[in-house]
Amino acid sequence: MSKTPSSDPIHARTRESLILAAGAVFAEQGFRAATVRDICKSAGANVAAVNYHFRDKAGLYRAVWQYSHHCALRKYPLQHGASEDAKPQDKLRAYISSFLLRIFDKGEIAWFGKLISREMIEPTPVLEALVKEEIQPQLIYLSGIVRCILGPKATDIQVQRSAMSVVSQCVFYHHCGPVIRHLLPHLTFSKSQIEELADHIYKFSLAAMKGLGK
Amino acid sequence: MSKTPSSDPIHARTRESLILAAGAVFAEQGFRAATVRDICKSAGANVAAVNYHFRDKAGLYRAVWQYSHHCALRKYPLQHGASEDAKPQDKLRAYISSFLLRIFDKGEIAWFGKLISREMIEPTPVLEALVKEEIQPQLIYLSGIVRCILGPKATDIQVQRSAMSVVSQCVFYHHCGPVIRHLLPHLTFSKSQIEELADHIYKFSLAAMKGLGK
Amino acid sequence: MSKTPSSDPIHARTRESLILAAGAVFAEQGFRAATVRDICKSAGANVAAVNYHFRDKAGLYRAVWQYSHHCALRKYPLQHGASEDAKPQDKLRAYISSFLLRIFDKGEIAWFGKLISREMIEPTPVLEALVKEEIQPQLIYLSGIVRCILGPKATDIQVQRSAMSVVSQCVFYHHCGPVIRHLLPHLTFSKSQIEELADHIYKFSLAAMKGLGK
Amino acid sequence: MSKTPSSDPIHARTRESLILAAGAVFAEQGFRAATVRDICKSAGANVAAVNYHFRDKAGLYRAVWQYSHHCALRKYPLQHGASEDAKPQDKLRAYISSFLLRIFDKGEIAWFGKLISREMIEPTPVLEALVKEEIQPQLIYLSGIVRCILGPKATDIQVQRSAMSVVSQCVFYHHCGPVIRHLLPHLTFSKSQIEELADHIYKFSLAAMKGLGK
DNA sequence: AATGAATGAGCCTTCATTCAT
DNA sequence: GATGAATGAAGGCTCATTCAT
Repeated sequence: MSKTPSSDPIHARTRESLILAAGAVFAEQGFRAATVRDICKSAGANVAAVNYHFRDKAGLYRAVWQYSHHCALRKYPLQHGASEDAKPQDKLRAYISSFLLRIFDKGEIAWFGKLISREMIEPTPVLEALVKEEIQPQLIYLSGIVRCILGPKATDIQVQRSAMSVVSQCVFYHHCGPVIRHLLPHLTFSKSQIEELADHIYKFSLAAMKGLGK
Repeated sequence: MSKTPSSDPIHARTRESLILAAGAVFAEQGFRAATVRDICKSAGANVAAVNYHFRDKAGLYRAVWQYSHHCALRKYPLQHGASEDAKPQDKLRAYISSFLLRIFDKGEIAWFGKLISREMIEPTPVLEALVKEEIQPQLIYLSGIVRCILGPKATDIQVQRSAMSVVSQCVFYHHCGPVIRHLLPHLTFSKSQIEELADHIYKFSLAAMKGLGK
Repeated sequence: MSKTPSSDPIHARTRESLILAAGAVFAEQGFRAATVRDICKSAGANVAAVNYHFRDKAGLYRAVWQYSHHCALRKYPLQHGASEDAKPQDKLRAYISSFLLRIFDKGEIAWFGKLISREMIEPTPVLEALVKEEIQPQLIYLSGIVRCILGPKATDIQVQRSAMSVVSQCVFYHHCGPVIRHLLPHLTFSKSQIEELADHIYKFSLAAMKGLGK
Repeated sequence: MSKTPSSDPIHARTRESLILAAGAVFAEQGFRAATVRDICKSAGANVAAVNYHFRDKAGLYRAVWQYSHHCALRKYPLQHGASEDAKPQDKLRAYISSFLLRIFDKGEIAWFGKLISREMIEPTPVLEALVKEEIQPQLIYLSGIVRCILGPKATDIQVQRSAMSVVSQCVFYHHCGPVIRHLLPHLTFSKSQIEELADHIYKFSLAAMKGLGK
């Protein structure tokens, strides 16, 4: 339909490689420190390509975010592999494990974790959408599990805070990476180490909630 | 006795106001994004004053760190107001409370929390010193408490991970501030709210450790 | 065939005018004292143009060197117009004459002489390349001539020192320009004066070498 | 006579150490590249000392020049150790030797050589005086010797040019230092090497002049 | 659709000099 | 007489963006 049918895929290719390159650079250096030139060079594209395809640097960042979010959702769906009718304990275990695996995933999905970390410090408009579409539902899902474990006598606020306690332990090792690397240099976050960590968080949180429920 | 001291403060005034202005700017914008010009303007000083007093933008940053660290330590000493021979539970309670209060302190000490948060994302050479001089000792102190609670049968790694679980809960609300503000807009981190939070973390962690100890 | 070449010069125009302007400024003020802003202004270019085309002030300097070197070589080739099988005396005469003409050339090639003079006082990394690619070969060429004149009994070191004696006389008037202008104000280094000078250096050196050879 | 008799020598001490420090720095880095701060630091004086004692940086330079000139004159008087009634050849030999020794002298007098070299490239008002008071008389003295050697038939201009040829050979190795160091790395300008050099220049020039005289 | 040259604002730093003490 | 703090002008360089092609 277009005059140069070969140009569309080419167009898409530049666009995509720009996103891929930018994902790596933004995750590594942050929005501000990343330079358009670096990204374009690493993508094999022209200096003006970013402005051409995404209007400006911020536009590229948004595109990276969407792409990254999309990838992460596809690889780690909400249910975390636990069946609907599994026991709450098992669901909790699966939730924690899945959370850690996702957050410490290597490759393109790792960007997502790093980008989120950065959003915590310097929020951009992108964060609000993330909270509504991703974090909020996750928290509701987790709260359901926590309520089952805490029992019917627990107040809503107890449920909420306990859920936060669980999440906080999961987030911690990723978010405080630089300090952790100094304090516990042996932690490499290999798959087995992540599993051990998940086990600790699970047992710690389960014991806590059982104790609170009494 | 009266003439000499009058000249000293005058000399120090530029230096000090530079630190104060820089603390605010660095905390708000980060090391990179902050500009020397902004800081100087806000301090009412000449552009070259930073170079004169601190050699570098980085030197000014270091000075802000030291100052901020000094303030925080003075207001919230390591023992957190618990007596040496208090019960481990009470020490834990004091530790958590003090941690939260410090991290959510308003004013100049708030910089400290923000600066640390930024160091997690864009570490500077300052971080290493912070870990050694501040975080490491704190962790050892906390680990002592945790060991008492977990009992003699607990392994070192269990102690370590449990201590991390405690710290992670304290850090979480501050570190994930932007998300928390979206999820729980009612949380304003007033003194009473912080106390309630501390109470939850204390009870949750204590129950967890008692459960693990069995 | 007509459209393409028109765009190339346009692209090269800024680059070239930058080199031309820089040549004049560097020759007059030296690398350090010359300012990028001055050069750009004189070239009618933007301040950032230097960075874009040459990466650096130093890069621009290198480019000026190359250009200047290129011009000088083209106008005054190594053989200095003497045929391969000319008599050594005639080769020596041609060498001296050509040396002086080049060093006292007006216009863009004059930069070359001035830049070299400056390199003697404040050497930059450029000097090393110059020695290897230009001065060394010239000296070898001259040494060949000198050896023929001194005869087979002369030692290598005698050849070397005599070659230096020849070169030193050529260099002197240019290198000590400011003093010469004070001492001998009548010397304007017109073409005929240069030729007279060349004649003296030739005769002086030839007589010296013939005397040494005995 | 002054209230604080002890202040005068102290005053002089600062002034003098400033000159000594500046001599080294100016010789090493040149007038422009040398910084007042560096000089003051190396002299153990206050930053404002230069402006206080010498009005400005240029004033300090003038003072260094005078001092340096004074030292050089005292150590190497015009006659160069040759007796009035020595043979012209011997006078020439002494002149060359003395010239080289002075120019390659280590220590404070080395400044003088370096400063002169720099004046050749970037003349300051100081040069004119030097030419009149120092160089001109030296040249006249040398010309007298040269005339004796060349004989009565030589024209004034021949004498002048031959004198220049002698001087140029002496000056060359010092002035083109950086190139020489690349080309003849074995030349360290030790006393014996300087003597050998002097010998060559003497023999080369003498042979030349004897040849010209015929 | 895509490019490479060009731009202008702005950043950190340096430096000789001045000023209050 | 002498100092240390402070200044303002300027310099090299970077960067996101625009523009002509």
